[in-house]
Amino acid sequence: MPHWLLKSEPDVFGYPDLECVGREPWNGVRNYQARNNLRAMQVGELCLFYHSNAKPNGIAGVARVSVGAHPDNLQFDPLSDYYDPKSPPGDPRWSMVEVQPVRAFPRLLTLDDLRAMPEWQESPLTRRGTRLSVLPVTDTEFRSALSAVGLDADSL
DNA sequence: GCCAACGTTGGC
DNA sequence: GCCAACGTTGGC
Repeated sequence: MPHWLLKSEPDVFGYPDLECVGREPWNGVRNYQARNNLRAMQVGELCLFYHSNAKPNGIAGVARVSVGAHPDNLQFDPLSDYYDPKSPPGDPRWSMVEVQPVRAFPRLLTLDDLRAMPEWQESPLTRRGTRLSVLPVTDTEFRSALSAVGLDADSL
């Protein structure tokens, strides 16, 4: 099963917020590569919830795709920061999914932690200058991240 | 189709 | 707050 990583700024919406609201539309993504990843996400797939622009940055929990890709509502809302007047209504340019909380990490698995893990050396996340906000995660990366904080990927 | 200018992301 | 990296825009 594919896994994913979702970036969010905890000052805006962190993993605790996801637990609080129970489910959250993942909208406002305005990058084609990230969008293509959203479109590939299937219901039930698991996502690492990553805190960016934080002190410190790192993975805070696991989320699950609860609704698959569908048109992002904000692209047609003129009052939204994410309004895209050039998106054709008959062929919406941007997509969103919905996610639900699965498990909070017992501790934040920081970017520094990840950089120190052999399993994460190839991930775009640990490379400088990667701004992609929705990215695929390999099974090895996923399992090693959970195992590093004492969680078992098979018992989620 | 190229590329300079600009805006944004995101680590530090 | 700074700035490197990178995506997008728009003139040509």
